[in-house]
Amino acid sequence: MKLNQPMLFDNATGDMFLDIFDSTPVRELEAGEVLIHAGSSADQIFNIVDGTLMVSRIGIDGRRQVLSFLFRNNFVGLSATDQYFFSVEAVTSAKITYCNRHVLEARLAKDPAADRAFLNMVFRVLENSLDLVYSLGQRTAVERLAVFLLYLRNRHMYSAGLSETSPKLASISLPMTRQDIADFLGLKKETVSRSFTRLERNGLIDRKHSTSVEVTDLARLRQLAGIQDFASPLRVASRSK
Amino acid sequence: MKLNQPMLFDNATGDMFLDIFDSTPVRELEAGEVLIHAGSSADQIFNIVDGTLMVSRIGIDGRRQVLSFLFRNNFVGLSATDQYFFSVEAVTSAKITYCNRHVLEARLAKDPAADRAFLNMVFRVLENSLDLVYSLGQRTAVERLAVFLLYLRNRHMYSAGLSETSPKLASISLPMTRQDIADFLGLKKETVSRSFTRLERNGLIDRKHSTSVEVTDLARLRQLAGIQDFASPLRVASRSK
DNA sequence: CGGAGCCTTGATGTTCTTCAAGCGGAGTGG
DNA sequence: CCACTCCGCTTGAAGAACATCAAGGCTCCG
Repeated sequence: MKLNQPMLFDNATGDMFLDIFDSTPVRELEAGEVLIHAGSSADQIFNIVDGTLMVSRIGIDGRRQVLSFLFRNNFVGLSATDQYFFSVEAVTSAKITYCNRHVLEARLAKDPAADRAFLNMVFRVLENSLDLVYSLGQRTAVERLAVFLLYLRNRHMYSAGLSETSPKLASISLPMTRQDIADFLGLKKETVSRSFTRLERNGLIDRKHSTSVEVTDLARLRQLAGIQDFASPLRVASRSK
Repeated sequence: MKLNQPMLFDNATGDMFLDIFDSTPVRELEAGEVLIHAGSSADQIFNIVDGTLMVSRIGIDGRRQVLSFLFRNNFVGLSATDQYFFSVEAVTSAKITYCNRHVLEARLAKDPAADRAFLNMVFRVLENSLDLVYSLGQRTAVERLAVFLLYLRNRHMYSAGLSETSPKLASISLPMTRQDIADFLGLKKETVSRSFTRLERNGLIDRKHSTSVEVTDLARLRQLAGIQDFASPLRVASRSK
């Protein structure tokens, strides 16, 4: 394992340990179907072939925090214990492959490169989590939504293998409901709705349906988010500040 | 690596890879001194011998999010890239040991048990981060403070090797400023102050100095936080809910 | 065509922030 | 040893941001 190499933002190697899913069975999920219940035993792991999933955590009093949205080729089943401490459900209908956890363990144990790629991925998840912490702790509602849109844009860029300037990136698909977005951003669905409206009124985005937005002013969206690019450490203030 | 063993909450093995710091030089930090600047190259790693440190991230516009507080025997220098994307500074005067990153790499490469312990730690950091996400996204100011106090209590319990019922745990030390707490909890320092006052007025805590609190009603503090114990998965709603 | 569910918008309420003033403890100098 | 000062903490009043409550609109689908 080589820690002082750029791993986090370097997706060149990809999550190569995912080849364990190369010839595993496929399962279909309907929209809304729950794949993992919090508290259930963590004996299976998954990989998304198609569709969008959502990781969340429900508090004792029923409050829900969405921790992450997952897309094509994302690994599902990260856990350090023998129980999952979060839930995973399908946002859209989805296709996933699955296998037993020990298959992954065996793969990682005998292949240092896969092991490194796995640690790489855990770090990436941690980084996303810290991004979310910053958003929830420091940003306003509109800023959070701006960051969220750029985050989806970036995810789409990678999963579709597009380049930064591709015209296809002008449109951002929103497969999840306003409530899901609200629970991700620590807001209420009405506030999310109003924030969309504000972004549109100010000319940063354009809405035709509620399930997608066109980015009409990427520069200002980035400025509002305080982010240059998700795939770059530039989103953090540099030391020379 | 054995993933389906309870690793996250099982501290029995400890962070055994930390033995790389067994005979490394010690450096002293004054309160307020910055150990790691965001953006600096990640070539050194550290272990805290004594004192409290603070990990934070500063946005372009100067907003600061404290990501974590670190105590005795906590590893410092987690990074997946060759640059740190966060800052670390001393809250109190502190003693740390340090060594070159490749020492850790060598240790992990040749010792699977150390490698597993390291991954274990990364998972624990991730878990803490997700806890913070839930707090920032879903909890009110007083609730966040309640969780924070229990978090400090738990940290103190482990670092001092105390048992849950030890009378020494009645007192919680607060080495950081109200501003630091505020930046951790996504609040303003005045709100933190008012939340302390509310907890005291309601009989959950007792303040003598501003640098520590006595817990006078642990049960209600836990109830308010919605948490039984930090060292237990019980803080998550179970599936049978 | 009609219903259900989600989304948007408006009016009002609550929580947290902002601005401002005073308090209190630790360290300093008379 | 006591006043003085500094800095962080607390408290109050006013304001902003977000939440809540409520109504109406849109879209999908039967």
